Parts: sequence; structure tokens; C-alpha cells
Amino acid sequence: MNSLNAIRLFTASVDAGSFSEVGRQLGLAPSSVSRQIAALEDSVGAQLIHRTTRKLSLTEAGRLYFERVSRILAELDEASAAVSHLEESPRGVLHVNGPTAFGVRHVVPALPDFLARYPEVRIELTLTDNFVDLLEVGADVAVRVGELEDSSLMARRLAPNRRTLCASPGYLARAGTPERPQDLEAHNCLIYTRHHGNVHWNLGGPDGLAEVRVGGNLRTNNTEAVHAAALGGLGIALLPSWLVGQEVQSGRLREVLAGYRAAPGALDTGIHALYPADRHLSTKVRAFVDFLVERYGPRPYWEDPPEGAAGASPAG
Amino acid sequence: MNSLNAIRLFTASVDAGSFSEVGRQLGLAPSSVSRQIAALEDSVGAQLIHRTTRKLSLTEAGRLYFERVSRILAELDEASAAVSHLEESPRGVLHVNGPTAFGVRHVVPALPDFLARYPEVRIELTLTDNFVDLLEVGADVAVRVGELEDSSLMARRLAPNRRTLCASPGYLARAGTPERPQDLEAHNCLIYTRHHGNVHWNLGGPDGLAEVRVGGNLRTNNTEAVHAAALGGLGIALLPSWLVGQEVQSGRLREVLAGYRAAPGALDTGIHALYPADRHLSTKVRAFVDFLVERYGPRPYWEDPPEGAAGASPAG
DNA sequence: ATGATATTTGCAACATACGCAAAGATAAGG
DNA sequence: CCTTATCTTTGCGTATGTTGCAAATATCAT
Repeated sequence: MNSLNAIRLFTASVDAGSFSEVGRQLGLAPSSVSRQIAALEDSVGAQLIHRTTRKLSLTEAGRLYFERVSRILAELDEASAAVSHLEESPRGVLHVNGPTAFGVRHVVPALPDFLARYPEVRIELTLTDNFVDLLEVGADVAVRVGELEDSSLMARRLAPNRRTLCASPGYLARAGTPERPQDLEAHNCLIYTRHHGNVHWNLGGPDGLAEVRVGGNLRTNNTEAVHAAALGGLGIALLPSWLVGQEVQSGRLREVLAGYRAAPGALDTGIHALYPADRHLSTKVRAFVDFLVERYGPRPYWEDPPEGAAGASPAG
Repeated sequence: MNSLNAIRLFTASVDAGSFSEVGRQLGLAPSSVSRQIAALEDSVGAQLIHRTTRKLSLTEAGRLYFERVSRILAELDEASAAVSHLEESPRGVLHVNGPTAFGVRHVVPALPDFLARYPEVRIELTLTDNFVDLLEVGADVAVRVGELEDSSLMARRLAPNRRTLCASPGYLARAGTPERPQDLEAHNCLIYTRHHGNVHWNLGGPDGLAEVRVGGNLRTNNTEAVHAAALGGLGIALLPSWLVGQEVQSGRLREVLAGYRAAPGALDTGIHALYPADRHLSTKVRAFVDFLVERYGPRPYWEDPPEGAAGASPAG
């Protein structure tokens, strides 16, 4: 119940040896100092300072209290300073959460540069493919691919979430290269799905939106499996550009129907960083998000360089 | 500037996991808890608690702050408790100040009983014959014989300060026993004085106040010297009863003109305990003063038991 | 003795904290 | 899927506490 101010005034008075002096130093009226310390004495139930109009002297209780309290005040200021200092430059543990595939491919490779720039930060990376509550798992920031659900979190767009149709050169040489969306119905399409039933790919192009019923001899709920199958020449896959972009660039995969754009079941949501919408955003989180935005840039390195009409206007 | 209440509410919220729960426990509205903690976060400049309507979780800054602050709060409460506990039963160091002669004779002999009754008290006794400032020397309580000067101190009467005329039986057998004040002029009177010049003893008796000009072959500024001289049979001395009372009782000295009462230069001031007039008088001081009052009683042990008309009405 | 300065107290103005009510949000249950 | 209950936050009026000024009292230095 006793105020910290009273204790500070008490120690200041002991140091200065005068209530008036303390008042002058701290811009307070002497009466305020007097009253605060009197209240403190009432609070602890003992006289702390013997007062004379000309001199102050400590009671034994006051001496004891001063010794302990002055050290405590220092520790308290130290604690506040530590927390504030924690916010000055990024340091401490940064809990990052994200999906496994994207994390392994584009977050982990970015960490060495980030950690080199902020040597006092340590990363704890949690890769999970089911949606988790940031606060529940103790994460400071999460990378999410696709739709956003958490409304109490701030979202910062990191990159587009373009999905491309691609297959290995060997498959295309064997089965031919589709020219129009409808051609896909005759191809072995590698299906990523979490549900049973028919799957439709919606492809937007110069001739409008086309819904193609696709299928093949592989359905899986694992994107990596689709990816591996495409690399193995099993068929045509609809995979995010961040997963296959570099293999398209290296020629291990070849993009098909590049003039068309996959409209996913939900909107084109992009890749976002999510973090708590607190008034005081920690510098760690800010630095990390800024770093990713800078690293991926307006056109991420996994996207094709703009040549011809391929992959136009990724944002939307 | 940050209030202790806010910190307590912070730790309580961490423990309880809910602002509302804290409000219920402490009888506050949840909004108050919320605002106090928000103010604390502004004060330290960092978010401490991630809030969801359903759950609270600590920021890393909050974790760090909590660890340090909870320990600090415990220390602070401990400090207050130590000071309060100090006041519950007398303990600690008690600085006592007093005049040498009275101290040696009547304070020091009382200390064993006092210390036996209050085993947790340690006494620091300072015997000085010049007036000192209690606060200056750091004393908690002083015993003063004679006039009181310090007006900012509380005074508690311990005993009367009766002065008696006395001489050794040997002297009286040799020089005779005075019957009236005027007889003193023919005796060898042992003069205690700090000044030069003539000395007058004022004796009040049944025939009114008599001023007798006295003198002899010894003048000294030390009461002990007068005392020793009287014991040695040198002459008649005017000495306080607390100094010669027991020797009068044992017969080593004999009181003369017992029906008369010495009116000192100042009023009959008595023997007092002086202590600071603080609102919170420490229990040590109170116990010590009470102990002396009880020990000396209304009629100190050094006074003659009431027989005849000797030493009547010591107070006044 | 006189002057300067110190603490304390009364009083009015100000700042802050409080509770209540309402809004926004989330987890549990029908 | 929708309802209910609970939690946090914000706005607002009220109450409590704090501050500064002035006056009273007391002490030290000149």
C-alpha cells in the first residue's frame, strides 16, 4: 500500500539530509516530502527519521530500512532498465512459428543472415503444420501461408502466394505439354488435398476462369509428397511458387500453362508474418519481420524474373 | 514514477492468470487492474503481458521483469516487516546517554535486570558530563539530572533531585553538628562550582528561606571530588541524595540540617529521561523509560525511608 | 537579539484512481 | 451452427489522494 514515491523520497532525504533540499532537487514542495515520509512511517509502523528543524537523523529502524530499501530500489530500477534495454536493440530469445515446408526452405536459410545481423538474438523455431495459437505455444511471431484466421493478431505481408502448374521435363516429353486448362483432364495430375472427393483446379487466363476437374494416380495430404512426385516425373502438380520456383529456374521442373493463374479455393492470401497487436511491439519481432520483408522483397527470389507474360501481377 | 501498486497487480495477475481474478481477490474492478498494468507497461517501455480475452501470457520482457520484480517485492515486504517487527518487542541497539556520576551509580546497576528482561536489546551507554544533542550523538534516550533545556524532546520524570547536606561522622565529632543554616558559616563547606566567586547555599526550612554564604578549603568542579572529600572527613558537602543516600543509610555519612531543603539555583527539576517526541516512539525507548520509572519508583531506593520529618515531599 | 532557514499543518486546486456500464472478443455448451 | 458466459478494454462521473502556497513554529548563525 505504500507508494514507491515515498520510499524514493525517504532515501533521497537520507542522502540529502533535508526535506527542503530534496524538494528543490525534485521540484516538489517541502511539505509534500514531509507528508510522504510521514505516511511511509505510518505505513511501516515505525519512526524512520528524527526531525529537527535543522537536521535529520536516522532512527535505528530508519537505518535498517534505508540499508535494505536503497538496495531494493537500485534492483528495481535495474529491472526496469533491463526490460527497457531489452527493447533498445533486439536481443533475447525470439520464438518463431511457421509451416514446415516453407520454414525449412525459406525461413531457416534466412536465419544465419538474421542472426549475424543481431548477434544477441537467439532463435527458437517451431515448425508445425496445424494451426497453433501463438500465445499458447509462446511464439513471438509466426509465418503463415494462406488464409489468415486470427483476428487479434497483426499481419504483415511478406510475399505473394502464387501457385504454379509444373512438371518434370521427362514427364512433359512423355505425356506432352498442356496448352489449355482443359488439356489437364487428360494428364496425370498430382492432387494435394485433405479431403476425399473430386478436385477442381480453377485457372484464370486470357479467356476467363476455367474450372478443370483433375485427377490422377496420386492423392496425398502432404505437399512434400506432391513435390517429390513431380520431381520424379509422375505428373503435373499445382504447387506454390516458393516450393518449386528455384527448381523451375534450374530446369528440374518446367512450368506449364504459365499464362494462367491458379485461383485457390480461398482468395490469394499471400504469405504473412503474424504477431500480437500489442502497443509495445518488441524490437526482436519488429527486426525479424522487417528482415523477412527486406529479404523476400516485392518479388521474392523464388519467383521467375519477369520474362514475357509469365506470372504477371502476383499481388491482388 | 511507477507505482508499487501496479507492480503488485502485475505479479498478482501473473500468478492468478486473470485480471478479473485479481480484481476479485483484491476487491478491485477489473478495469483498474487493466489500467494499472497498462500504465506500468508504458512506464517500463515494454509490453509485459500478452492479453487475450481468455488468457494472459507473459512476454519475454514480462517474464524477465516478473522474475526480478517478484523477488524484489518479497524483499521490500521483508524490509517493512523487519522494521515493524523491530517495533513489536524491544530489540536492537539502544543508545543511552547520561551523566557519568549518576550513570555509574544508578543506570549501570540497573542494566543487568533490564537486559535480562529484554534479551534482544543491546545497550550502548555513553556517559558525558557536558550536554550533548541526543540526535547528534545518535542516542535514543538520555538521562538528565537538573534543568531541562531541549524543548523538542519529551521528558519523563524518573526521580526527585533532592540535595542533602552531609558530612562524615568523624568530621561532625570533630567540628560539631550544625543545627541552623547560619551555623554552616563556621564550618568547612566543600564547594562544588564551575565558577569563581562567592557561593551561597539557599536552605528552606520551617523558618523560611535562608541564604548562607559558605566556603572552605576545597573548591572543585567535580562532584566526585566533593564526595570523596566528604567521605574523608574534610567538611560538609551539599550533594544529591542519589550520590550519598546509600552512604547515609550505611552510616558512612551523616545528614545534617535534615529538616532543611536545599533550593538549588534553578528550580527543583528532578531526574528525567529525555527522548525524541516522535509519533512512533520505539518500544526499546519506551521499555527502558518504563523500566527506570518502575525501578526508581515514587521514592527511590537511595532516599531515606520516611522517618520523622526528614526529606519530606520530594516532589514539587 | 535578529535574520534566515527548516519542518509541519491548514486549505484550496489539481491529478489520479476508482467503479459502473458498455463494447468487442473468445471459449464452452446446446 | 448459434447462444451463453466470461474476460479485457474504454468512456465517464465520482471520490480519493496529492500538490503547492501560506502561516506557524523552531533552530542555527550572525
